[in-house]
Amino acid sequence: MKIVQSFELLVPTEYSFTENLNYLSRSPDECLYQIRQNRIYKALSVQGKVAVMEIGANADKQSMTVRLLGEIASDDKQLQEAAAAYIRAWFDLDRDLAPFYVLTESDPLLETAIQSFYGLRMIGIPDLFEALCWGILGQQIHLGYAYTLKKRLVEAFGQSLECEGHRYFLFPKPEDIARLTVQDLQGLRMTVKKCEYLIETARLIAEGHLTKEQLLNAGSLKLAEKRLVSIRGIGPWTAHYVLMRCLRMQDAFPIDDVGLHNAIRHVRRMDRKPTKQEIMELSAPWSGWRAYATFYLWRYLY
DNA sequence: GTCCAGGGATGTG
DNA sequence: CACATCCATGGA
Repeated sequence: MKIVQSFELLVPTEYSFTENLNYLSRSPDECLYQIRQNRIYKALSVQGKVAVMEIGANADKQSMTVRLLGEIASDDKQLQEAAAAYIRAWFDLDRDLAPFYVLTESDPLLETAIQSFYGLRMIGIPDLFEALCWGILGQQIHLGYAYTLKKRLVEAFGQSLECEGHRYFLFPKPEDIARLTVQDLQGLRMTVKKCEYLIETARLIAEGHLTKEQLLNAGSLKLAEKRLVSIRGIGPWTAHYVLMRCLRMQDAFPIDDVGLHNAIRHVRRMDRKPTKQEIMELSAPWSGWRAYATFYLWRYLY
């Protein structure tokens, strides 16, 4: 296997490769990337071309080294640019976290988190279809089972490639899921409703009726949320989850999330879950950064 | 087997 | 808009 291309990617000041790696290591059942010897491996598809990205830290801590592996041309600038763009989006490299740290340095809920997890970026899900599916799959079940369902979906319907003795999977394309019937998905062992939601969402995206641009241009977080909630299978929780992790709306806030409730309970050493009113009061100072605040609090859960 | 959990849908006020 | 009820399944 030849290394086709290698390049450096600058990272922001508030950035810790290790913290991000720790987050990415949270599930042994993750199927869309692999971690070996402090390097991250993930397949990327660009207009029919497929390569594997290898991402590693540099000693200077100011950059990462990206290598592209696979059967591709050695001068493929398009692939290199796509890989750089994907990684920038995935690790949220273009965001200045300094204002978030200033805002929360004496916040009762966050002051410890921002020290413990300093340099953690909100790891994104740049692909809209993947983000929506992950949200739908993760509804009403434990994270562990959500990973199992995702793995079954990806291994059954996603493209894969072999590279240096490892198999890498790509998330299924909406067009491929749109063609399926509920029966085709029942082998994954999830509810009939979830099967319907995935297929309907795939259809919307495959037919061009739902795009990232549409949501980003909706005019406001509230309007983007309305658009998403109008889709069957997407309620407030899933809508905010997707706006947070895919559209990167900084004030998206899945206030009903049980993980968020447990994290708050843990940090405040409460003997019960906080009420919605309490959460609204506690989160008011995070205005403009609620998504990051949520992501940092979730970090307490694993 | 029993019961609860977690989020969405639906219906009612 | 808030609220109540039902759903279908996994997990204890």
